[in-house]
This record gives sequence, C-alpha cells and structure tokens, in this order.
Amino acid sequence: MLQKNNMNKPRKNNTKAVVEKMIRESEVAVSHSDIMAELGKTRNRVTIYRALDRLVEEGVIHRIVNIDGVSKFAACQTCGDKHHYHNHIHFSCTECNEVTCLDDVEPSFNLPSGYSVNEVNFTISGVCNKCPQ
Amino acid sequence: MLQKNNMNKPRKNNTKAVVEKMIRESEVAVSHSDIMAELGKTRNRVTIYRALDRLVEEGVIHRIVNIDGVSKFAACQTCGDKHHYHNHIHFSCTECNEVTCLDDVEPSFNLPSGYSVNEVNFTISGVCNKCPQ
DNA sequence: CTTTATTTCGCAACACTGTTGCAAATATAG
DNA sequence: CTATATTTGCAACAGTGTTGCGAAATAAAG
Repeated sequence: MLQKNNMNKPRKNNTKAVVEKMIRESEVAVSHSDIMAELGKTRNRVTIYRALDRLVEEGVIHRIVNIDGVSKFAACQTCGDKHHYHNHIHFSCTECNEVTCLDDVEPSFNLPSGYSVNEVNFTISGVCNKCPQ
Repeated sequence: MLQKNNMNKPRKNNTKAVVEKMIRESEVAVSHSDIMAELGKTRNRVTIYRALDRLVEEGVIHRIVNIDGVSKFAACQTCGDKHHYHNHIHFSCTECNEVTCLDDVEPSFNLPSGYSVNEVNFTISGVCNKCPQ
C-alpha cells in the first residue's frame, strides 16, 4: 500500500508544540519564514500559519507587526494568565533585523476620553545594543 | 494614429499632487487601496505606490503600519520641516476600521542604553471616540 | 479493541500588498 | 526645437497570509 507520507515529511501532529518551543527558546521575535527555514520541509506552510494562529488565540504567544508589515511572534513572558494587551516596546533593529521585546520598558501615554484599548503595538526601529552604532 | 491613452485613463502627470491632496484632506490615515478606490481606474496601481513612496521620502506624508500589516498614510501635521521620527500615537479602530493620528498624545518611554531610535510606530487598536463602545 | 468524533495536516488555489524592469509619455532645461 | 529628466502604464513577479477540502492522526466513546 502506498504511503502518502514519505520520510521527508513525517507527520507527527505536534506542529503547535514544536513551533511554541522554537519561539520560547528564541531570544528574539520569530517570523513565519524563520520557522519555515528551521523546520525545513517537514511541515507545510499552512500548517505553521495555523499553529501560530492557535498559539496566539490561546494566549501563549503574541503577535508583533514589524515595520515592514510582517508578523513576528514572541513568547509571552511578563504577561500573566490574563493576557491583557502587551504594554511593552518592541525594538526592530535595522542592522541585524532582529526584533526584541523590551519587556522592562513600559511606555506611558494618556488617551483622550472616549477611546478604549484592546491591543497596543509599540515598535521602535533603530540600532540595537548589540550592533555598532 | 492610435492613441494609447483613451478617455478612461487620462494621463496628467500629477498623481503625486492628487494623492497628496487626498491625504491632506482626509481626517484619517489613508491606505493605497483607499486611494485606488477613489481614483478609480484613472491611475495605475504602481503609479500610486510610487507617488506614495516619493511623498514619504520627501517628508510630506508619513507611513503608518497598521495592525494588519497594511501601510496607511497621513499628512505630517505637527512635524516641522526636519521631519524627525513621528512621536505620536496612531489609533486603529476595530469598529470603523479608521486610523487616526492622535497628534497630541506623546508617549514617553526610556530605552536601555545602547539603543538608538530611527523611527517609532505606536499603534493602539481599540474603539475610537466616534464608535459605540 | 472497535467505532466515532475531533483535531491536525497537506495540497491546491486564491487574494492582497508591494516591487522591479522596461518602454512610452510627459515635463523640464538648454 | 532638441536633449535630458521625471512620471507613467504594463507585465511580471515575490512575499505574506487565507480558505476549502479531503485525508490522516489523535482523542473520545462505546
């Protein structure tokens, strides 16, 4: 009988776990294409997109929209279980292209009355502390 | 002799001016597709992209990357000629899908040493003051 | 264990945003 | 007017992300 899944594409139904582990172990925010590069061809593009969606929905990771419009993902560190909006700054380095969560930097701002907040996306682009200025 | 440009597509070489006017007269940030919708088929997709690029480069408008990763554009109001980075908050309403510049709200934050700032992108999504909460 | 239901997955196909190369059209300078 | 520079349209492409569907894997029920 023909095996549809060959050696190159072992199906294990654990994409979500693998993706989560990868994001947790990364110092910087990770994009879909980063994950694709690491998992190679063991998983399908769409499967990874769906795993990321599920993880975001479950509040395990959060999505960062980079300056170039591409989503990056980072594990939720400082956020508790409640997973309110992420009130910290993301730094996008123009030199090394890495996006890091500056968990300790809490921006403060005062919204005019009548506005309610669901989600914040604070991204600063510049040169990070690891790159030569 | 064959006219390549028919009545439906009058070439006027003023796309940049038209686009700038449209953005200036808008209360909210405007996307490429918004402009396409208004200019209809009088201009080419690419022409509008290039006009926007030029306007951004000239410091006439600034680019806002929305939560969904799509670029929106707004006229530079508070920024002077020098056009440093835009230190104000953009509010993206989940109800009316409009993006407004909250020019008066200046977020404050303290970066760790070793970081230098080129550009900031502060977008808050939620419900704006015109929509029912 | 066997059957059923749920979840995850791969594939194909698509939509949308944005970019690039090139040639034609327009505007500007001399 | 002629030469040069800018703007434009078209085609083609790349990248990101989504959807439908049927198959496979896992979990749950009997």
